[in-house]
Amino acid sequence: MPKIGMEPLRRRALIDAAISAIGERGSLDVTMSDIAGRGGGTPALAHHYFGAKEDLLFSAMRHILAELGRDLREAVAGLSGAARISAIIEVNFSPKQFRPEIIAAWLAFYVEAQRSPSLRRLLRIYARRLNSNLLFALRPLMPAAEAARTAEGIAALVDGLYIRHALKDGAPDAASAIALVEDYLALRLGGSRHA
Amino acid sequence: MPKIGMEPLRRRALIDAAISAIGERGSLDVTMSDIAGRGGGTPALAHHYFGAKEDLLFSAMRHILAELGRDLREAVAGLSGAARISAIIEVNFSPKQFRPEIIAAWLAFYVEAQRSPSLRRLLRIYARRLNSNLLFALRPLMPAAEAARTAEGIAALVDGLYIRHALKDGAPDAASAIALVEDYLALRLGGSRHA
Amino acid sequence: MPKIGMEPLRRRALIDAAISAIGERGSLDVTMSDIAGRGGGTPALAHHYFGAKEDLLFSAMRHILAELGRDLREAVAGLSGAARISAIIEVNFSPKQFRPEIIAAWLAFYVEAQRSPSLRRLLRIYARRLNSNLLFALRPLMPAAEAARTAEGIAALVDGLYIRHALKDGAPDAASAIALVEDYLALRLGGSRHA
Amino acid sequence: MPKIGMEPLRRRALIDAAISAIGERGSLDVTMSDIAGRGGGTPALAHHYFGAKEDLLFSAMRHILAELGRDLREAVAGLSGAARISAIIEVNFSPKQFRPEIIAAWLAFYVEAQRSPSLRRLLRIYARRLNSNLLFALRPLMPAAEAARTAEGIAALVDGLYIRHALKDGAPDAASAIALVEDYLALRLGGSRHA
DNA sequence: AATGAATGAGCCTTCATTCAT
DNA sequence: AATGAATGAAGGCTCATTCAT
Repeated sequence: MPKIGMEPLRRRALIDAAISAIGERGSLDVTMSDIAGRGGGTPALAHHYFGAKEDLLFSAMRHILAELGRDLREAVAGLSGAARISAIIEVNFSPKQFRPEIIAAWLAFYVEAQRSPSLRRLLRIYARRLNSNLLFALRPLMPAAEAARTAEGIAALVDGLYIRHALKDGAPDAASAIALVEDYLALRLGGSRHA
Repeated sequence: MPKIGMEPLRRRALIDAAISAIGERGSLDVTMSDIAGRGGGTPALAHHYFGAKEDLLFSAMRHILAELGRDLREAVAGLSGAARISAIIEVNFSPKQFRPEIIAAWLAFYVEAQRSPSLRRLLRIYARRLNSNLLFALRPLMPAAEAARTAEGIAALVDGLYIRHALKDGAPDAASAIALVEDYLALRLGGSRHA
Repeated sequence: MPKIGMEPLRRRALIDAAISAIGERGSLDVTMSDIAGRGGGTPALAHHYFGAKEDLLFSAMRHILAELGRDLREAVAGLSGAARISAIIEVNFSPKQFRPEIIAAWLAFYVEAQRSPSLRRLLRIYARRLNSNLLFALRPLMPAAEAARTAEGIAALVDGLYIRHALKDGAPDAASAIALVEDYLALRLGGSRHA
Repeated sequence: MPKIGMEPLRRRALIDAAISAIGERGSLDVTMSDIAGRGGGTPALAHHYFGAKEDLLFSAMRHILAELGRDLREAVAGLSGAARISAIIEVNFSPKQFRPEIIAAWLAFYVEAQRSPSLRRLLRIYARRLNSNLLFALRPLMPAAEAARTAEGIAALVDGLYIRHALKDGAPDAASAIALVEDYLALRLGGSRHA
């Protein structure tokens, strides 16, 4: 019995289903049937709402990024300097983000982005925003050139720790991941003082 | 015109073709037809030599790792301490390894490894070997605990820089990648003195 | 033009098509394409309804057995003793069952049953039921041991006549087949009196 | 190192391999590769000696029939009347013939004969010869019409018992099979006396 | 005599997508 | 709004067969 206002609910359910399917399978080659099944619908319904598989996957990635963006905004609100950077780091490894499911989906989208211009654009926008965020907090603490390098280092470390945890069994170890990045930050801050 | 002793040549050609196809497509979902075509054969021939697609892809990954392993061994021969570590870093970003094709294949295999136990095993063996290598060189320079952490940081940075370059257009920038990791190493070495 | 409620119709059409194809070819190695074509569909449709070729073939055999079972039940209703046995014999050689198409399919399934546990189970269930039926009617007419032997003899004769008719051209000769088995029965009945 | 006079040995080895493969698989759809492997050769070699798969299979069936024919001739030599018939029956269920392997191959060839005219011809020739043999022995014992019917009954029983044993697990029970056919014969003989 | 090399043809199966209901 | 029905297209894989050596 079709109800009014079902559209956003359906879309959301399908997106969640897609992320769950991708996370579980560890790659984007999940079937529309599988996704639709998890979302309590049929493949035809998924097409009805998203047009094509590619669009659904794109929406799923956008959803993941949006969630992360929201978490980041909330976490850094009112903070500046080193505290702000620490907050950014912590969000990336928060229980909500640093889950096997999200890690796997993230990685899968990264791979797919090499082929899909729209996905690549999406990921780049996020990367740029993260970079801005880091730079904004780092600039008062060190010279511009070093700030840029530090931002790049932090981002690379975060990505590297994500990919490395994708291969490990069991729950990812957020604490040591955070410690590693914080250490890097501390060295940079300490090092710049002595430079 | 069938000739004798073709097996090693064919196998090599097919492996190269697979890497090339994967690198170009940015993912493992290439067809046997495509691979075989690039390798100058037919899909049936590829099956003849490798049994199944999975085996061919596995062999391709093993080949990439073997090449990297050989390069590493040659690079570190006779070196120790910081020089040894620098050599390891440089090899990872050498023109032969840090190519779009190899970067993309690497990433694709990383993703697939989440599903394929045999691939995961392969990648883990390599990761462990790299870790041993780094630890061996770091141990004389710092306390054991910090050496472990440093090795993990270097490895994460390398992986992170690989994945980040997968999203960039054009030729990857090896120089700045190396600089970033070397910086990290230098900080760790300097920092340990002051700790 | 897809209509609703097609499933039972399609399934039936495909099963009939399978039996027809198998009967014509004289073996189970018919293609899904052939079956689907006869059934007015595509191979994909056949998979949609049956999952896999094996399942379709299994369903076809089950259908043949179900039809035979129904015919048998109707034929023996209310009969007992020799009349019941005669009815059983006649059903096996009735125009509906003793057709080249069905004979060939039967034989093909018999062969396949050596490899397929599920098919073997199916055929065994039928064989056991036929045996029970025969025994039930024979027991009042002769000692238990001889009843068992007679049942086995009748079953073997029926199977033997089926297989022998598979090799003959033209329409199978039901009348003489029935006469042969009835003769055997008469001898057993008469013979037991003199034993 | 190719030797002179290898041809008959190779052919025989390949035929044995074919029978073994067919018997084990329970059907004719064995691969040339499998057969050749068992026979200690390559598929190309099998083609070299037999031309095509069909020819090899045909030769295998002919070999089985020839062996059976030889056994029969030896068994009936010097015998006549009921003893001759008993001998024929016993040969059919002798340890050499009534083996799972041979039973399965026999059945598989029976099925294939529906499609292959040459195989059908082969089997028919054998059937006719068996019939002649039985008739020759039966004629002195009963009227022509009944002799014909008895011969057909015996043949049907034998075939039926073969096919029924194909479905059973474990070693076939020759003793009870022989008893069943002998019983039938005895009934016919006894019955004709009282007719 | 014997085989490694190679392939064309074919089959089962999957899946995104469309369409009528 | 939602779905059962249906399919075209494509892919992995097998295998009998051929050919040069």
